[in-house]
Amino acid sequence: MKDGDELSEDRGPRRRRRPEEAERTILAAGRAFLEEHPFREMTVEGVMVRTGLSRPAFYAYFKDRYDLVTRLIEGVGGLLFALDWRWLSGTAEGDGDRARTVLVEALRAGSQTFVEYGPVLRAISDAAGYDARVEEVYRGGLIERLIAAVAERIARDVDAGVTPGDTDPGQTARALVLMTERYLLDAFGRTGSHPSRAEQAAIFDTLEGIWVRTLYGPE
Amino acid sequence: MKDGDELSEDRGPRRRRRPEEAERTILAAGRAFLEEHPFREMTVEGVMVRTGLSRPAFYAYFKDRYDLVTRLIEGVGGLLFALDWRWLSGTAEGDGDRARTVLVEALRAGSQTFVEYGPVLRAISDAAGYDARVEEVYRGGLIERLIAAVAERIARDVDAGVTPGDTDPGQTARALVLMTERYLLDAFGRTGSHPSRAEQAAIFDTLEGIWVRTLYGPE
DNA sequence: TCTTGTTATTGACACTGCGTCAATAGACAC
DNA sequence: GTGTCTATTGACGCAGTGTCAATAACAAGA
Repeated sequence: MKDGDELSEDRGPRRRRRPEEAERTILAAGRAFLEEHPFREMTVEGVMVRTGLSRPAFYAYFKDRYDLVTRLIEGVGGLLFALDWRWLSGTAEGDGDRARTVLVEALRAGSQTFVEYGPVLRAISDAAGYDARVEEVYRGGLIERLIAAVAERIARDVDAGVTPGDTDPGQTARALVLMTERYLLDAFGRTGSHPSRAEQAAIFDTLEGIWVRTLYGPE
Repeated sequence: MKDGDELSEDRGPRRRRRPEEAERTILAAGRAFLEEHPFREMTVEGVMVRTGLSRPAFYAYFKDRYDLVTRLIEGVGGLLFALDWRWLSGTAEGDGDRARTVLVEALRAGSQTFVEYGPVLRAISDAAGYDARVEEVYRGGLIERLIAAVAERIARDVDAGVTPGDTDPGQTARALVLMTERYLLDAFGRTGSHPSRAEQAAIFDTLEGIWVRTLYGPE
């Protein structure tokens, strides 16, 4: 670990902030930290040197580093599932082409969130392996709810006849959602590099290809 | 954490073993531990109480707990990629039906490994989030090599005309392999429960459906 | 300007788990 | 027996955590 790496601000005399400001400062420091380092390197000290506050101050605002990461997600949470709600809630009614188009838009919107918040999303995914509470919130909460919603939609598409009848909606939704999460995390969750525009396009196209061919067949 | 949980054997006087036996004992204890607890709860002490040896003895055989998990995988490693090598190395030559059949067999064989070694595989996957060395061995080694092999095969299928021409072999291989890993880990990596036979069948069918529809179209 | 109360902030502490090493004591060879 | 080799361990220092009583910044009132 470098030295001048941390902009420790050489904090002068004690400064007193409004709780709300302190909390925002810590959240920002946490986010900044995760843009540069993977979650496994995150320590309370490592975050707090960026704030000009002492380590114990952290515990006045957050229970522990998992709590910090969880709250970071809240700022992204809604967006994550800003994958176009139209596809999830809509009905195909025999119109496969329309379903296809809307699905593609939904996937693009969802993917965009990963492009912007990749490292933070990666961090919560990693943190889920560290802490049972984070796992519950992330996997048990966000992911499971998304799977359930997608499963509903697939079930309707099967009933409408636009998706093959031998499709198991629940399992297929699970596989597709987990694929999407893992694949986008792999592509955009690295702390260092970002994929080029061309690579991004290839990634989106691949994802869309798999969803569409699985649910609506070729063409 | 319970009390009588650990069968601590109340180890009597010091006992001296052959190094090889001690190592096997520790590996077995590690495996047993992971059948009952997730990786995040694994401590060196927690493993060693099951062996009748002291905690420091661990370090005579393993560098740290990540080293233990890595070596546990070696015992599974080959099997993991016992997904039928015929599909990976073969060529379709316009015979889509044959490719389909062999792929399905390959997936079943690979999935079977997850059924048997689920918790251990889950552990190394989690450990990859904890430790850069494990990440390198698992993601950078096993997974990337598998992706590369699958990509080769897909490229050949595209050339042979059995897979749609707009398929990006590298990205598609990545998405499919990551999906398979994540989905099977989700299904068989839990420490507590195992899916029923019927659920297993649904999981396999779903996986196969996605691979086949993506690469070879419907029917 | 000088109190005074509130409370954000922190130094210091105890704790867990890690990784190391010199010292201890089985087991085998002779 | 006796000696040698080395598997084993008690004890240590370290990193990072989470807590708490003591401190001091700021706001408000006289």
